[in-house]
Amino acid sequence: MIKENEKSIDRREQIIAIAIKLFAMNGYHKTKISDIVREAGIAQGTFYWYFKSKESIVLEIIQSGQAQILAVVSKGYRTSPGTIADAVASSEKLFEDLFTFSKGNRYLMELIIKGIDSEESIKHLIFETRIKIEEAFKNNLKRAMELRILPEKDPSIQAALVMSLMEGMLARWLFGPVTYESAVEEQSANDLAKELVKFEFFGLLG
Amino acid sequence: MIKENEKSIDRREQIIAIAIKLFAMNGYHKTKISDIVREAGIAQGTFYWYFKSKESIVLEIIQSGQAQILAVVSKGYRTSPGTIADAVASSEKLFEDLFTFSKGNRYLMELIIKGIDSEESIKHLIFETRIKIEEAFKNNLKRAMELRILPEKDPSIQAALVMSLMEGMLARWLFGPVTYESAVEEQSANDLAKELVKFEFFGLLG
Amino acid sequence: MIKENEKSIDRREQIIAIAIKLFAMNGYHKTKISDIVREAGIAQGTFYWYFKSKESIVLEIIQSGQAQILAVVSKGYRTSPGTIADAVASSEKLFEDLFTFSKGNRYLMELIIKGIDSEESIKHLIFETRIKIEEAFKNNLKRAMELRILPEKDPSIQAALVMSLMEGMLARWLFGPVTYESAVEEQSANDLAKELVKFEFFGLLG
Amino acid sequence: MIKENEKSIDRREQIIAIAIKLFAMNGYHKTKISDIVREAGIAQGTFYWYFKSKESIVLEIIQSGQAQILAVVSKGYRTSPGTIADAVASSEKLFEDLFTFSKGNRYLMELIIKGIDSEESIKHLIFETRIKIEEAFKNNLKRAMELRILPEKDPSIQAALVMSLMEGMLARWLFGPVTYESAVEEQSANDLAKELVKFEFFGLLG
DNA sequence: AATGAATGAGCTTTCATTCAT
DNA sequence: CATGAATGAAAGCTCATTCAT
Repeated sequence: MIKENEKSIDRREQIIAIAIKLFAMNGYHKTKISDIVREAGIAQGTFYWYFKSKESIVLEIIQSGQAQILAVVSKGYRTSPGTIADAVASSEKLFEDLFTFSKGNRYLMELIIKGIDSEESIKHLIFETRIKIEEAFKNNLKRAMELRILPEKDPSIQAALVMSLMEGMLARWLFGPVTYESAVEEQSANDLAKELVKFEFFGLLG
Repeated sequence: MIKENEKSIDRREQIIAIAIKLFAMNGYHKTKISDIVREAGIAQGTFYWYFKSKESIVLEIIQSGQAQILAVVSKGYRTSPGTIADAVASSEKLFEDLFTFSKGNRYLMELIIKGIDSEESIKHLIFETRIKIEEAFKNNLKRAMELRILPEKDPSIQAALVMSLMEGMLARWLFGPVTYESAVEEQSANDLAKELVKFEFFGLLG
Repeated sequence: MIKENEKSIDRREQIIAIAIKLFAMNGYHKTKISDIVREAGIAQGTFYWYFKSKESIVLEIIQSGQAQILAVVSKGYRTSPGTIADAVASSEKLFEDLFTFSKGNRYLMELIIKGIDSEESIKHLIFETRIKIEEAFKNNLKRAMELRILPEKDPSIQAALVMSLMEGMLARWLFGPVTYESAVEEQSANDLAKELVKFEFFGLLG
Repeated sequence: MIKENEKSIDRREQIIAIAIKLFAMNGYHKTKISDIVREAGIAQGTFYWYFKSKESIVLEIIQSGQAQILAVVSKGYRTSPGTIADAVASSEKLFEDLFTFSKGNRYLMELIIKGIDSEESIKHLIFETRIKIEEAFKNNLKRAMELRILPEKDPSIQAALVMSLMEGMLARWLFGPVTYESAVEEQSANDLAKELVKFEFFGLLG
């Protein structure tokens, strides 16, 4: 009879899901505990049965988000040599996975990519998350250079450039408001990945 | 004898400068009017002689920032045909100007590039600013395509990609904390522009 | 088979013992029901099976403490004439008993002697307890005057003075923190009683 | 034109006076900021213009009370030899002063003598205050022993005994509720001092 | 008897804004 | 222009108590 426990976990997950959405939509300070509990249909005090504080629920959200994203990005690590076409295909796959994950976790990604004006501890964790993602990209790039798939360049800068592309396109694709007059939003995850990778490898001239 | 008036304008500018810095460093909600007036050495009430509200000073800051940035970016608009080398050089010049401006207006750029979690009106103005910058980029790209300097592609997406690169590199270069272990921060405006443009035109393989 | 019942009583006593300690150590408001149940290893709701409320458990604690203390103090009542030496010895015995009891019921005595900032009903009961102890002292003194062992004086004031001595010395002896730089804490119950009685009968000059 | 400043100080003093009374009457936790401001006729926020927190106003109250009381007690220090009658008279004077001060600062003394269930910092300051008063008594006693006015005994214990008498009698005299059936409350400061000193020097038999 | 999730009134504190001087 | 005291509407959080199981 783990039904009790399950219900308890459900309630917790429900609160988290609502919180992610509200924090992403309205920001940290504008999102009140009273907003969260109202939407969850519970009493104010109940929130504090499940979470120590407003700060701690965000910390938990980011923490678990970090793990999920890194799992996706780290899969891009190459183990065997290959051609440039392989590299392009592999990069395409990585971004498609990332964009697909992001589409299913829109608000979570918004918190991590756009950041959130909040407590120092939270901002720090978000920053750490971004650094780790960028490092995963860097490792992928370094590996491709070792395997002679890509020319030797400073992988830090290359990673920063690739990460910038990813963040920017993701933001426009997912978080751009409806009024945003651009072709980006209408693309599928795969279209977007292809476009990005073409630019990634061949630039404006490719 | 407009000295009185001048002093008054100075005081106003001083408050604005302090506000930009504090908002960029600490965020909108963490920056209190009391922080601003303390640093300005004036009384709490004095702030309200110069500005209608907390919201309005930020609005004014972003508004004027928007004009300055657009002035810089719009200078990149080509009027005559040229070679690819010309396009590269011209793009390099544009980014160098933008990065130089940003270095001199660090906190202002931080507000616009990283955004600020605040009132809807403010977020909207920042969004509008970014859209306008991106449109300036798009116009530049479109013009280059018309002049057959660049191959014909969807300029919206190309602009989004270029803008993403610019935003990302600027953020890393200027706002990246000291602990950020990357080669980006140590570059000059010109170095950074070169690096970005190489990637812009030739991608990872260039 | 009253084992069930016995266990129930044990549980009740256990909660009371823990509550006395926590209330004495941390005060009424700082002691939460959650603290008590955590230390008792029971659930929050269980507390309310044994006690009606937080107030009621304190009331019960003080009530039963009152009875125990009065039993000790009332034994000091003299029935037969005697010399001053007898009176001194008898007084010594009374204080020694009281101090010994207090040593075994440290936290309970702390609640009663130092009082506890709580509900009016509780404060009133504590006050009543102190009054009754003082009255027991007064009766002892009156009896000694009737028996011509002590000179005739206002027994109310004499009782107040004696009670003051007792309370003060007890507090220093038992509740004084380790940092309290005084010789009082190192004494035995008997030493302390002797010292107090010498002063009681002969004052600073005795 | 220091009227502005005066008014400001008045407001501060007014809040302090109200706070002392309410804290003494109802305790720390039962006294809400809303009670204080209601009685002062000011807004909730105004309290925080004058005081950093609830804790800090109590700290300030005790701190200043400590200084005032120590000033009174320290005047009891003898500088020249004398007879026992001198010592008695001098002690009488000291207690009369202390009782008179206490009568004029009833609530303040209640806070210090009866203590207050509050933050650790506050309880610590009250404890320190009591220690310092007792040490002042001890110094007075030691001096009297050096001057051969009093017989040599452990001054720590003597001071504890004298302090106990003082505290106890003060509490009964000032803080005893009207229902307290005792002769103590009806005395004047001088009567009470005399009674206490007679007991202090001669005990029950004097 | 026992559990522990749920409740909600109530508390301290913050801070943008106002206003008499 | 400038001051700084005053305002009051929130907000986050606590905790005694209840109740379905």
